[in-house]
Amino acid sequence: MAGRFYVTTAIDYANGDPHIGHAYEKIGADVIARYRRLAGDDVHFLTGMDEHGQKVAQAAAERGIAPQAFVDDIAGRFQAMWKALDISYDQFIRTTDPAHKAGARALIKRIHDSSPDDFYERTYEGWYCVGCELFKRENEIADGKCVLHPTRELQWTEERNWFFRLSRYGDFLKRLFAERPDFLQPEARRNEMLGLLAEGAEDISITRSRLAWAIPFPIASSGGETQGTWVWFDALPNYLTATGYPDRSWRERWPADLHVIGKDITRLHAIVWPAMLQAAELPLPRRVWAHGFVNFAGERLSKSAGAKLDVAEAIARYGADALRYFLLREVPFDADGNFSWERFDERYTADLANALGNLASRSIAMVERYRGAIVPPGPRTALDDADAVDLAAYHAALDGSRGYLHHEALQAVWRMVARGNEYVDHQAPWKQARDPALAAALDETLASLMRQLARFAVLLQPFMPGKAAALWRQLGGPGDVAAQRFADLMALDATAWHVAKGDSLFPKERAATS
RNA sequence: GGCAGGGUAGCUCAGGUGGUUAGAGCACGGCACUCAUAAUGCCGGGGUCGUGGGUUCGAGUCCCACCCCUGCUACCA
Repeated sequence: MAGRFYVTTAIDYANGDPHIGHAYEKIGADVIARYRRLAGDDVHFLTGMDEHGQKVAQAAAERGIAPQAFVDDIAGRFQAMWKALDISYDQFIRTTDPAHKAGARALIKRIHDSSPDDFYERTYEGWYCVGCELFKRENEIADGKCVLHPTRELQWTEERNWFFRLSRYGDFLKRLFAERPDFLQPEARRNEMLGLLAEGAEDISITRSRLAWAIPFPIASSGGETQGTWVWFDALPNYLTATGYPDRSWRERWPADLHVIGKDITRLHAIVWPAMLQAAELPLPRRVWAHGFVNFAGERLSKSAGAKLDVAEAIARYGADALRYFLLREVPFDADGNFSWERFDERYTADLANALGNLASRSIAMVERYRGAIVPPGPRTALDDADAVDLAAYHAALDGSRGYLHHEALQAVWRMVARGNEYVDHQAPWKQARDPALAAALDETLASLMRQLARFAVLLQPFMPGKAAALWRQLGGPGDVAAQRFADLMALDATAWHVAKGDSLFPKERAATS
């Protein structure tokens, strides 16, 4: 079980501020990273920024600043957001890092050396919009004009670019998908890619002649021009260059165990990226997980559509942990889901404050009141036995065997929480406390409850690291909850812990700030 | 257009190979309890299972048609 675990997120495109969709992915990946750490793995968690390309250059120009200054600012905003959300990344890569630029160029050269036939020059022609600085497709043209710039004339333009012979890798990719069914999950995304491959892979152009804000393509054109590298051919290698590539240390980390991405970029990660690595004769990542999207008010939160949902506002409502919980509970990690403030309030009140928060509150209060704040000893009970079943479901949802189903893991934990509340009512420790003859029974009840709460702290640590630590502290657990290991979970014993009921874990009053 | 997935209580969803009164959570109503953040527990109301046909002793579950939604359909990222 224990071993190295290298997990990555998509690197975010630096043409705007972080929104809830970016946050959702980082939180989901963070849960996986934290889960693996609790499983005992040596985790390396990579995230970062994709900073080249036309749109970045344009956005910078609109603000009248240099592209580098622009992306520096954006990268700072993203990092601040990840800090606010408690994202435990180990490394933050930026495609404008000199090391990345060198690494990406080295990879391209390696592809050229290993598979010289995979790069070739070809002339591309089409209608070019100077306003967009892009070739336009038919559906982007109305009345002979670009729909975005109807005052400008489209120009019939020819451009000679480098192409990557993706077509050569169709059979390789089909074999990859056949031999490694779990290479790409969930199933729906895999089926889409299989359908795509069945239609046949076409070569892709990987350089742009007008692209100045880019990594210079390391192979000069026949005309002597050095073109800019297509952003994806620059961005995808970040997972590899982050390991130090081409320095030989890269072998210590590569291949990645898991790429967590959004479903919209599945093709790039499940087809283009493996083909690039194969062309370079490098190992492929072990798995790609394509999560769904968070919809808001019935609308998709795309990067272009102006999202009205402010992440900072969502964090301020109940704190970062509550937002982390809500997103992962409400939006299945293998499909789309919705965000609504009403639902957020309902979930916070019902799940966090009433069910979990109150269970901790009432249980700890009784240990204080009846046993002087010292957890009494007690044998394993039916509560422990029943929880073991849900614990198995929790792991089955997160260990990768079925993919990464965060929502199912949380459902399993909340089945335990409900059981805890039922147990309290059934045992009625306040009655046991009134009868001295039931002292042993009361000990058993309280000990059982404290063990369960201790387990919750560990199981929820990946999802709500701050609240898990707070709960652990109230229970008087030793050391840091993040230092606990799943393997020891059912043997966890809270006897003699000194509890201290502090502030409510999940107060009903909305925090003014986080 | 093609391919794929889906339309089940107010909301979010479960419902292998067809079989007694269609389930869960949240929301809503009643009761109980008092340890607790007026929290919790128990009970309950609520659905012609997208539409119309068909197969069958019997279909949410199989077949056909239709309507609607979502994704993919390759070089913005």
